[in-house]
Amino acid sequence: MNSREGYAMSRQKKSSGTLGSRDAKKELFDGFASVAKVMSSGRRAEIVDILAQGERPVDEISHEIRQSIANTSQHLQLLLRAGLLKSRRDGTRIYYSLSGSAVSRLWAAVRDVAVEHLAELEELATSYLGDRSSLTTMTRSELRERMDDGDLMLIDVRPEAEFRAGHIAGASSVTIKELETRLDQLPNDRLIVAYCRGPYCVYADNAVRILTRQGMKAARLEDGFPEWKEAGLPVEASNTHASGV
Amino acid sequence: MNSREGYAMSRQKKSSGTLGSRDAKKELFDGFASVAKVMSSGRRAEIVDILAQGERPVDEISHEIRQSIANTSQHLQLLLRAGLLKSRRDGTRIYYSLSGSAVSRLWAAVRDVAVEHLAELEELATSYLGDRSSLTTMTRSELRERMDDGDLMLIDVRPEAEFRAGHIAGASSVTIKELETRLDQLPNDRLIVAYCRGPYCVYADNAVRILTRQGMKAARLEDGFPEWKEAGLPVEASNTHASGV
DNA sequence: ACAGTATTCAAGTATTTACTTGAATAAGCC
DNA sequence: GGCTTATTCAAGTAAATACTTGAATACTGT
Repeated sequence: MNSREGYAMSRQKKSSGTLGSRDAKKELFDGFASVAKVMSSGRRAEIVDILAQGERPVDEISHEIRQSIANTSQHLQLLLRAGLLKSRRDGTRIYYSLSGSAVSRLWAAVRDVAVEHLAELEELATSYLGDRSSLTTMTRSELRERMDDGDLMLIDVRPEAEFRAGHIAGASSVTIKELETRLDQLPNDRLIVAYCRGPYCVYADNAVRILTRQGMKAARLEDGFPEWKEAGLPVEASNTHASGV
Repeated sequence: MNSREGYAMSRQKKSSGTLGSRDAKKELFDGFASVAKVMSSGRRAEIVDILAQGERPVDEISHEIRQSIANTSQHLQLLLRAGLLKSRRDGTRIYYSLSGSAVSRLWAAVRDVAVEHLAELEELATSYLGDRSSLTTMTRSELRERMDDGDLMLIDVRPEAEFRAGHIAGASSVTIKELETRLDQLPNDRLIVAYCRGPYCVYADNAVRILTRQGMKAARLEDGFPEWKEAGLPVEASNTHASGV
């Protein structure tokens, strides 16, 4: 199932030219470009963003990106054949995951360029996330320091499956869906920091808005779980803290 | 000339949906993916690789990638409109350059994923670069140490225009075209380290082969100039050392 | 203003791509 | 073996893309 047969090679003529030849150079760069090519679809970008949180089965991925199972499967096959994903079967279900941390770094690099150099990215982000200018944010280094002090509460607002797959060490799972029903379990006297899948995930923004509206002290971590992990900061898995502990 | 009008926005319907809506999320991720999309062509990947060495005019870029001026210009416009390049006019000539270091990092991330996860990348690389297994290589940290000791000679085998635009501090320019005519100017008793545009540039491999065939001690720097610079290591510009100095 | 050089734009062509729909395949359960 | 569930494959459709060719535009020099 985890087929890794030559993606680019199967799509191009096999005459690869001689040492240093123009044709050989074209094919090498076409090979490099094939990685960017599979990332050139917004749907596949969503898939990589989701799998950066941990492995998921096809039906859950399909539901997250609001596409048919068949269409989702075709996107997954493209990512798999290009080498960005790996898969395993568990009974009738196929679970997909990223091939390695280089894929997370690629996805972060794509977003960085878009954020820094794509004029309309800010407008697109505001349309999806709302006006973020009034929301307090926190960097991962600030969070690291404050957590050592033990004077704040860190909440993971992603779906529980993603929390179980891996989360920031010391975080409690309070999914965005249940946040409003668990407000009485959250502290009023300490800062609450919410984090999500990445810098552009609406759950953390909404969590901060809800908490702030309730008069609580809240901030959004600028990074998601993958960025925190990539920075080598402490993570854990398969654990749900009772809130307030 | 440096037009930055909305690339993705001009290509999509303007209704951006409400806060957190599915449509708004699709458009945000389509925006991210548009960055990967312009990198999905092997020709544009070559252009970014060349411009990572410094700005170049259209006709030189066209010659490097062996495409017509018109086709090259269309690719440059796509990169420009997506925000990855900037341009300036000097008389009748237009010079293009990368918008910022985030673009170099994106290009490096694309190559990293290809190298680690694309099964046929090694074969494509071997077709273009030849069998590299017998060539000595050196990491940038090893080079940094050895250069402090002053016991080796570092040569830049890229075209001189790229050398002038920027090069590793202390390097001498010995382009691959003139290497064989300048062998008598190179030391026999010290290691010669050659570097190029990046990890997959054939000039450095060929330089090491030529030098080794002549009985000289030679190695290829694993990185190119952009990776060295990105690592914050010392660089200089607009300077040609006489070899042996 | 005209000619030359450099570059971009527009339209055509062949190829590729994203999604849909229906068929085919794989695994588990009885 | 038959049925159910999950997933992938194949073909069609509409849209997008890479390159070519020729026209248009921008700048310089006289």
